[in-house]
Amino acid sequence: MDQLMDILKRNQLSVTEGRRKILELFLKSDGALAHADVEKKIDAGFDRVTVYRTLQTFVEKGIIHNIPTTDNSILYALCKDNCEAGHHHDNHVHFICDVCDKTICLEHVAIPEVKLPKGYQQRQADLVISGVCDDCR
Amino acid sequence: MDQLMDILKRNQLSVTEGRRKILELFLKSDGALAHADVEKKIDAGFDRVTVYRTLQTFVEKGIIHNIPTTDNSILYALCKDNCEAGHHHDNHVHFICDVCDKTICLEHVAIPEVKLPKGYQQRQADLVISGVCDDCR
DNA sequence: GTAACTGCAAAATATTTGCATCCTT
DNA sequence: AAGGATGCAAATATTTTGCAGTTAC
Repeated sequence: MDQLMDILKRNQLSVTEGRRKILELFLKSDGALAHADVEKKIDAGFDRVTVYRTLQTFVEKGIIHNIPTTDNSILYALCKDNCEAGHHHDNHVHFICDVCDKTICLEHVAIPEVKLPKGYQQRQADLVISGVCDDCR
Repeated sequence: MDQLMDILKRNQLSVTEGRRKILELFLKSDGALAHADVEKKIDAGFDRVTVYRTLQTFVEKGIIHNIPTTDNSILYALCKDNCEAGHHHDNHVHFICDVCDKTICLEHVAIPEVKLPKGYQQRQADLVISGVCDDCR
């Protein structure tokens, strides 16, 4: 489990139990997690506030990023490559299954370029597709 | 202002002051509105709860739809054509300006098709691009 | 007149902040 | 030892629900 330490160290974060547990959760999980999921899936009794603060820290450092959702929930997912603090180059499509409600990062499906009207400058693009996933057909 | 009545009638909604005012706001507004915007921009003293319920009703009827956002806010925008209750065929790109923070529907920019992995069935796609808009350059 | 909409009050939920204490380096 | 992270308490903010009164048709 050196990957864990590695990520934290690389981002100049001190290694604490909360951070380890939460980061581990993301590494193990296949999809994206909402704040509530994190709270639920961590058995240890962490304070709600700690979860808020940890997730926020991770986002700031670029370890995780959040995924736009149509409902009002905020989903977080691990950033894979090329992410530095504040600069996400997170170019893949996110898929939300209507049936099992999981959010899956389709790492190998890139977001196509779109041609914006004159004067518009693109910084980031998020493509969220919903439907039925492979498992739920 | 018959357009207003028209929309409400077409969806079998009784025409009340709250609904008229809120719908008017959307018709006049260029971009998308958050719940908080609606509350603020309506001068009349409507109950917060009424705003919640009205927006919810409009979404159910397909009059407005919500736009995914990276932060935790929920944005609502008018559905243009082809929207019936529960079935949005809302195929255009949404642009969020980092400077003025407005959300603009790029009606003429379609969301490109993407090829999903085997077994995935697409129902809806939302593409949200952020950057700097034409006004803020 | 009836069904549906609204306002008010209150409950339930979610998020943020301050501060004292504890842990990591 | 020093700075940062955590837990707890409490302040805010957000969303939902029930019910009685009012309005649209």
